[in-house]
Amino acid sequence: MPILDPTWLPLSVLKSKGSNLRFLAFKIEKILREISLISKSASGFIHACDYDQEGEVIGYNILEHACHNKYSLSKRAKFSSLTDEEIIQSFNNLLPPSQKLKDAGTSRHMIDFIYGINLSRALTNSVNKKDSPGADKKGYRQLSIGRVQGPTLAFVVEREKEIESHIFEPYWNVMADFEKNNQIIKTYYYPYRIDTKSAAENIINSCKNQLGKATDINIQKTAIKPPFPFNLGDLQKEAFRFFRFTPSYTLSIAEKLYLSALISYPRTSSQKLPSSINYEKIIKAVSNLDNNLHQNSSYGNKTKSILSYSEISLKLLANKVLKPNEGKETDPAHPAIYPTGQKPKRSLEDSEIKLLDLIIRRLLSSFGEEASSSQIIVTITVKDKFTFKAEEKKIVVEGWIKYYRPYFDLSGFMIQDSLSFLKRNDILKNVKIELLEKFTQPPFRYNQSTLLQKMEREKIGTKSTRSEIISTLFKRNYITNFVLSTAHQSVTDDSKVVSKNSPASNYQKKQPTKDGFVGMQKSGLRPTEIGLAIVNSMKKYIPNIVSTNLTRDMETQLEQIESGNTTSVQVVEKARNQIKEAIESFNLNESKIGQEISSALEVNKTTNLWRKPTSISSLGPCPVCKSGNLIVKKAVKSKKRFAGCTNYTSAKCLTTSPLPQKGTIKNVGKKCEKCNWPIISAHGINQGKRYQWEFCINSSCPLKISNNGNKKITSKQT
DNA sequence: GCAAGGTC
Repeated sequence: MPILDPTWLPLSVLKSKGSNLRFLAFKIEKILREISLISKSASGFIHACDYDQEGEVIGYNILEHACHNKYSLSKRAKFSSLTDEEIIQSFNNLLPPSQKLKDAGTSRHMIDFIYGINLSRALTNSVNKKDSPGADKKGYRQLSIGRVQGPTLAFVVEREKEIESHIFEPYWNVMADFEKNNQIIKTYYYPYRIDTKSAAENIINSCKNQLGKATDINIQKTAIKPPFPFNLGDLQKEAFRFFRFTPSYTLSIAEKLYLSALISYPRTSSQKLPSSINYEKIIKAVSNLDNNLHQNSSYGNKTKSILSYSEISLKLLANKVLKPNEGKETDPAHPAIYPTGQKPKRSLEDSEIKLLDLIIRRLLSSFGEEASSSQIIVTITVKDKFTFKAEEKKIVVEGWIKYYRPYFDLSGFMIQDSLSFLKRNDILKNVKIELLEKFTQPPFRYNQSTLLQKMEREKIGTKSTRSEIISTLFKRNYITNFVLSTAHQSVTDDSKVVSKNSPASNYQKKQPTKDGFVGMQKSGLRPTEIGLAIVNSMKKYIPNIVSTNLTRDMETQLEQIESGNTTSVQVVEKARNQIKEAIESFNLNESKIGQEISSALEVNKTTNLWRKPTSISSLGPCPVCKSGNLIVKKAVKSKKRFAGCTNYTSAKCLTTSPLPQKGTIKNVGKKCEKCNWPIISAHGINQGKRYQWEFCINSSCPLKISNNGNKKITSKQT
């Protein structure tokens, strides 16, 4: 039975023998007793927790439960950074307690609890029936789902499905080298994408060894504004980009730096720095850190092009105005992350030095001067008809970029220019021209950094919990980190650092290459069989839990509580009814859900985690037993892949079928007209040639026997 | 023990 009305229990219940929270209960009691004692002699109560929904609830709980129902009598201090100026100001202007903020906060707690706990229990129960293949040795397998976990997992699954259903369409590029004064200009035919090979060949035949004229030289200058001061998400993104630190690892290091008083509070969404933190003081203080940080460190100012903190701060302090370039993200409780400038009182670990260095240079850069780039695009026309373009971009004013080194991303910028010597109407000779065959590419898989950014964009979770939610998905084995080049050492856990060489870092090439589609797309986060099965089942029976609508709807409702347009009682009641319905629908379909997820758990047991990405989904329903699904499996002995039924263990369905050993296999959702077995598509590259074909996987399909088709599949499975 | 939120 779902628990729709969780209530507070008296501590005595938790303290009773046999309670697994006994130890904790005694600890809590001690803290409560102490606060209670102090509160008795207090002349008044000032609530000075973070000025946001959650902060309001924390203070409320203390005032109500430890200070004998003093919330309504308390006063509220409102400040958004811990500077003397702001704190004094807030204590001089105390507000009444923010009842509506508290109501919104407690509703959030209640809703997340009744949704999360009830559905996680239902899910767990559905696979823990007798003889379930999903259960562990003790006969138990813990599953979970929640308002944030669900949609986040669904992002990974949706992306995987997009990749699987992608059709590689060929197109062609023509690349040409032109020469003038012994200088080679590398160009591409414009427009870049040519749809047919014959059109591309026509261009080549018409332009080979011909003269071209520089018909246009376009130079554009673009300002590059200084970066914003860091909020947590931006710090996690940048630390992933440069150090390959995962978001949760970055947060854990930032926390250590904060507890050592080296940086300000890191769990912030703000990209703003109030002047009350005293810019000048911080910039000056930071300049004293040079020796402290970079001595004895494997990291630091190794080359001359990287300026020391004191060199940067001298330049900044010489400027007339000292103002950071702020972003628009705000936070009700904290400013952006900045270094305090204090000297470390202990020796720092390498990872801490790296992150602190990044934070310091980011802060200094945000005060820097605007930089600018110049882009030159040269158009070369052959026979007044065929146009080729060459382009180059370079930094012309370095500005803040020199403060941010080595973290500025220079890819896409040239160091030397090779085009600016050209003038309009110059004549150039074509010396080389070639055809490139390309294919349209599916979207990239998420990595931990881009998944976190997706959560930010969709506004699910909070800055403090997003990285943890991703770690939870790893912990539950719902997602894995797929590494292509070292498939045998595939990283399936939530490691701290993603190797720079490994494609799991989702190294993205700008343009697809001829062989690119084989190697490029396979790295990054993939759902496991279980992850996929959970999203599929939830979508079928309780779609709300994996869609962002639930969160979106809840946010709106909570905002309305804050603004007084609805009440906490109404909102929680509505959620309660929704979960009641969801649980009812769940219970009606429990055996189906249990079976779907159990077969996925079975697949995870019998196949390697690094098997081909596309085998994650079913190839179609089993035509023999009807209740199972045909999936790609690997033969234990021969390691060859074949199609097998998910009911192999549970219902002894022995249906198998050989599959091509190379290339990518895709479920195209069709059934063979003759035998009703699934029709799948296989594609890949064979002897440099791309192929894609569809076929019925039944090796004894009457259609094949009659026309002797599908000779390609001859390998027998053991 | 399961959620999501906060904290050291």
